[in-house]
This record gives sequence, C-alpha cells and structure tokens, in this order.
Amino acid sequence: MDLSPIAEDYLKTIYHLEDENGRPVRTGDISTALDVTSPTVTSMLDSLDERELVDYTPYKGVELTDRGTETVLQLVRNHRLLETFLMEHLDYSWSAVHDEADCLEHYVSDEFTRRLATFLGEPVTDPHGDLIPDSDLKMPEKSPYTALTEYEPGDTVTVEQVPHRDPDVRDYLSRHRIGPGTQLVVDEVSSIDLVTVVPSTTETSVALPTHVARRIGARVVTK
Amino acid sequence: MDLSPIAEDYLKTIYHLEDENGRPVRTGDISTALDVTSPTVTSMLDSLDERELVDYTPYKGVELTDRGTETVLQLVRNHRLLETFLMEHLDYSWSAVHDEADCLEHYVSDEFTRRLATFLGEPVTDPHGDLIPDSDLKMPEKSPYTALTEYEPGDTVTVEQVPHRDPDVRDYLSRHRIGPGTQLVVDEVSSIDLVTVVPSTTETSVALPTHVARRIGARVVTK
DNA sequence: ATCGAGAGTTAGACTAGTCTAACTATATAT
DNA sequence: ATATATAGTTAGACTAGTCTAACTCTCGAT
Ligand SMILES: [Mn+2]
Ligand SMILES: [Mn+2]
Ligand SMILES: [Mn+2]
Ligand SMILES: [Mn+2]
Repeated sequence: MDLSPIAEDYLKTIYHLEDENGRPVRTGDISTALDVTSPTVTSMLDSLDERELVDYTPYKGVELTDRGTETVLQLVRNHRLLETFLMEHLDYSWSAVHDEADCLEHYVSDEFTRRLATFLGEPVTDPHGDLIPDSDLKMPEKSPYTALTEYEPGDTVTVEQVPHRDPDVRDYLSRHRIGPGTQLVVDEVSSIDLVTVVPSTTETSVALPTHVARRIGARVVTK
Repeated sequence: MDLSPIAEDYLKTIYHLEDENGRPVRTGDISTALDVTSPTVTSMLDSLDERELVDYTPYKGVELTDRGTETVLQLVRNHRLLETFLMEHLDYSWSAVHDEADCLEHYVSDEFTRRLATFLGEPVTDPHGDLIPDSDLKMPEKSPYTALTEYEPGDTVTVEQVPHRDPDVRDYLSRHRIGPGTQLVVDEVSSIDLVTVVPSTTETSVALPTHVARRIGARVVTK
C-alpha cells in the first residue's frame, strides 16, 4: 500500500465528517476542513477512489470503503493512544495533546502502538472520553454518555467527553474550565440554540451554542 | 525556517559523515549514505547552501554552518531521547530502537522532547552509549570509553558504546550477542584489519573488522 | 419546465524531490 | 605535462500535491 500522510489526512477527514454531519461528505466539506481548494480535493478523491480507499461519485459525494475505514481506524488508534500517553506520562493538558498526536499518528509503527498500548495498560478511552479501537481495530462498546443537550435545567452532571479537534471550540471550553471530569449544573436549555451551564469549580455561568453542547458527553450526578 | 524532513536528513547525514570519515564530505558520500543519485545531492546542497545551513563548494565538498549544526543537534537530541524511551519503557531491544527514532525525530515538537527528557530523568547517554545534547543543545562531557582496537589481547572489557546505524553492522553484533553491557575478552588484534573477541555470555569467538571494532567503545574490567 | 446561483470539475501551471543522460572538472598515472 | 578515469554538475523530465482560471453540473426558486 504505502499511503502518504497527506492521503491519510483526507481519509481521516472523511471519517470524521461522516460521523459529525451524518450526510454524504461533499468536496466542499473536505476543502473547508483541510483548508485546501476544491480542485485539490477533487484530484485527491480521484486518486483515493483509484486505490479503492473511498467510493467517490463526482458531483455527489464520497464515502470510505472497508479498506479506507480500516486505514482510518489504525490512525485513530495511534492518535488516541498517543494522546493518552502525552496526558498521563508527559503531563500535557487535555487541550494540548491533540495537535501533537495528530502529527505523530502518521509516523509511529504498528509495533510502537502495540507496545504503547501495553505500557498504558490497554486503555479503552482517551483523555477526551473517546473510544480507542483495540488491536484488531474493533471499537469497544459504545460509551453511555449523554449529550449535554439532553439534560434538563437543574441537572448536575460530570463531563466525560469533550469535542477538541476544532481549536476554537477547544480553547473556549478550556478557557472556561470545562473539560473531562468537570462537574457542572445545567442552567438553561434555550430554544435559540444555546445551553447555559455552571461549572462547580468556577460558579460562573458559561453559554454554549447547541452545536457544541451536543458534542459534550456527560454522566448524571443528581437530577 | 520550516525545514522538510528530507532536508533534515541531508543535514544529519553530513553531520555523521564529518564525524565518521574525518575528511571533507563529498557529494558521493551523501549519495551513498542516503541512496539517492549524485545530481539529487548536488541540487539539495545548492538549496541548503542558499539557506545558509551548509557551506558548499562545488567539486570540493560541504560542511555544516553553525545554523546547520544547531538543527542537527536538536534532531540528535530528539533521536536519542526517543531511543531511550523505546528501550526503557516500551521494551524494545537496543538493535530495534534506531529505525523508529530515525523517523519520529523529525516530527516530535521541542515541547515533546523537553517533557520526554523530564519523564526519563534527563538522561545523558542513550541505549547505545551515545551522548544526548542537553536542552541548550550542548553536548555533555565526552564519555571516557576506549575503542576496542586500543586494547591488548587478554584484556577483559565491558562494551559501553555500539555502532548501530548501519543495519548490517548492527545485526551482526546483535546476532553475536555483542551489545551495550556485554562483557568480553579481547582475543587477538591482528594486523590484517581484524579484532577477535570472546563474549563471556557465549564463550564463542567473534571476528570483527577493524572499521567495526574501532567504533565499539569499551571500559576495561581486568588487564 | 426553466434558469441561475453555487458547488464541483477540468485544464494548466508551479514546487520539491527525485531520476537519467550528457557534459565538465579534478586528480592520478605515466 | 598530458591523458584519462572518476567524481561531480547541468539539463531536462517526472510525480505528488497544491494553486488559479475557466467551464459544467445540480438543485431550488420561480
Ligand atoms: Mn484528538
Ligand atoms: Mn482524543
Ligand atoms: Mn540511533
Ligand atoms: Mn543511539
């Protein structure tokens, strides 16, 4: 095979866009996500389709083949194990691990990842509460976290899962002391795309747009 | 700056060739070491000279500038700390760490390396007995190891430093159970470019060409 | 059913790093 | 001192990944 890190990034992007948008992934989605022009995306999609890593229908959209998915799952495993290592042993913050892992995931060998997993004690979730594919690239059982948008005002919850790939979202949450393990009270779930929460550490109200709150996973403490 | 991993590899190669050959580094040396053709080397040397990372005189040779050396020392620090981590925490053998580190050294951030050094306890030598530049990129004091070629027949020594970049040399030593920490008796220092040694673990005589023995560092146990 | 705005593709150009083929400089042997 | 072998450079081509400019398809509004 022998895939370039750049081709790998396109595959990863398609994987995450499929998951996040829940609709066919279009050229423009990828072009926005990777900050390249659309002709660049078109030509890469041609080449990935050629290698049977994606199914690409011009003007319609693209999705990963099984081979493409397998490639991505190995990258996701590398990524999340690296993040775990960085946080647990090198004392990085949850908001700093992603960028480093996003680069290294392309370069560590499968042997490295196997040994790192052993060193870390075969963890099942990463520092952001995301699941780590096992050595056969199967995802472990789905985590039972509930999106923040599903709670009622007054509920007290513990944050278990935070979106962290978008630097703006990540920095906003980090700045307002909302991260994995944060306990907070849901204050208001407004109908104008806003959820307001009060972290117990700061006691200061924080407003979250729905698209962010929807991606924060939490476990109930008291109703 | 923003140097490609490939440009970094040329600089590293020049650094090691300067050290090993003790004469001006020529186009052909680099072309052999990196397994690329000489026109390729010529064009890269033009470009490195342009960026003031090397001093290149066509038809004569090339050497690193201070800026070039600094770049290399950061890579060497990354490399040797990674090797130390792989061996001490991921249970790699001394002969397996190099290839993994040789790739990753280009992608870990300075922040990563700083934190890794702290995690490892600021080590001064790597698993092959080579010195690790400190965070200011100064090399620690020279190790007092003596080349195997300097000993007399009958001397018992402990191996402290092994050449490991050349896969053939590395595999030969590894196969004959000669590595860091190996105790051995010098059997014969022949005038035909051969040193014969007997590792105490195997009791089997091993022949080493001078160019290999010269690069093995050892400490005397008994004379 | 048609049209036009917007999304997507095609065409063609550029860079970094590589190659082969052809040419040139250097150094060694006579 | 000269010839020649060898090392090194120049010229030109190719690929992957990127861009801009020009063209084309699709789909919602009319
Ligand atoms: Mn991440
Ligand atoms: Mn993560
Ligand atoms: Mn090494
Ligand atoms: Mn080493």
